[in-house]
Amino acid sequence: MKIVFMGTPDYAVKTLEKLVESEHTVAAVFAQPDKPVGRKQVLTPPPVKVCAESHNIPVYQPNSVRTGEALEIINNINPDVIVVVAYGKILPKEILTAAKYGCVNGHASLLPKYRGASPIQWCIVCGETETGVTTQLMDEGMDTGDILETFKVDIGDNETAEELFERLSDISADLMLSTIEKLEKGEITPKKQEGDATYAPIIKKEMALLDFNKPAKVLFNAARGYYSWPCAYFFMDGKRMKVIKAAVGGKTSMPAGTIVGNNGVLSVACGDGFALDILVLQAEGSKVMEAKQYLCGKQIPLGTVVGE
RNA sequence: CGCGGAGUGGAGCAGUUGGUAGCUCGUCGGGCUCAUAACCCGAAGGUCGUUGGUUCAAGUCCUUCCUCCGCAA
Repeated sequence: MKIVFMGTPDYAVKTLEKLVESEHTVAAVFAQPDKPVGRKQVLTPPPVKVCAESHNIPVYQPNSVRTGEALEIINNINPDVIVVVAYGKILPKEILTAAKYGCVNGHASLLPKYRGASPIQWCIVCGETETGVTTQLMDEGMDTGDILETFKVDIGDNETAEELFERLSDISADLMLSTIEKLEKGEITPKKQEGDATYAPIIKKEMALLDFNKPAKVLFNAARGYYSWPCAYFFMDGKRMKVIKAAVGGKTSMPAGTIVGNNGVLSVACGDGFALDILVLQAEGSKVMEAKQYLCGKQIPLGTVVGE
């Protein structure tokens, strides 16, 4: 199979590498344009580009895929299939139909649940106990294409989005290889998506602001789901405090937002009468540290109210 | 030069208008206790990131450089 690959972040690199190592040919790679990154705002190439270049595969980074230029490039290559993993752009119909087998997308959820940009974070934030990856034959909608293959996985009780990313990117790579090979052999019949669709919109930093009026379990899931970006956080003394690792603690009768524990862990009362035990945190301008260390340097009296 | 915070005994921090360094935890020794991660007493441990300077005297002021981090992306 001659493949055109479209993807941008780390998550997609595993799939690209798998395809490159396979008997198939990755003829070209599309990735988002380089973006300024870090404190110095250094223009940095996306991981997929770096990977592609290391394999001497031509890389294209159009600002838009709707100008016809992208289509022309693809038509010149005349691929058998276009593989899309976390590319970050909506593809026009002309591209969706430009390859013999169409565009196959690897999506990190069990469609039709969690369609959209951030399925991994959302399924943890929402407290799901299982998720998976899906390969779909893309159509013009947002993750509404017919399903080719799925692979289900359990989510660990304490698993973070970062860890799940890592796991699913491997699984997704294997599934994608399997899917395109079965497609080629005609062993797959695309199936319409069944069940109620839910959406996983792109994560904004403000979403990760903790509201202690919510149940401790919800905040615990937020801490896992928003790690390692943007990280669940709240404000204390006007300073942003990131919650790196937390757990659901014991019962309390104090009002939500009250510090109810400062011995070894920082416990905050939540809306459902349970506390959120903050185990690892990062104060503004400071390093990540265990709550115990933080509490050595900064004594926080019980009864303090946080999260204004 | 995008904005800002920080580099002080093993860890996390404090240190006021410059005058030989404190706190919490940990470590070590001892004590109390049926016992303990609890409590009490005591001890060890710091060229205060680096360079140069001002001063009778600098962690504390000015200067060079290095490193770390938050925001922003």
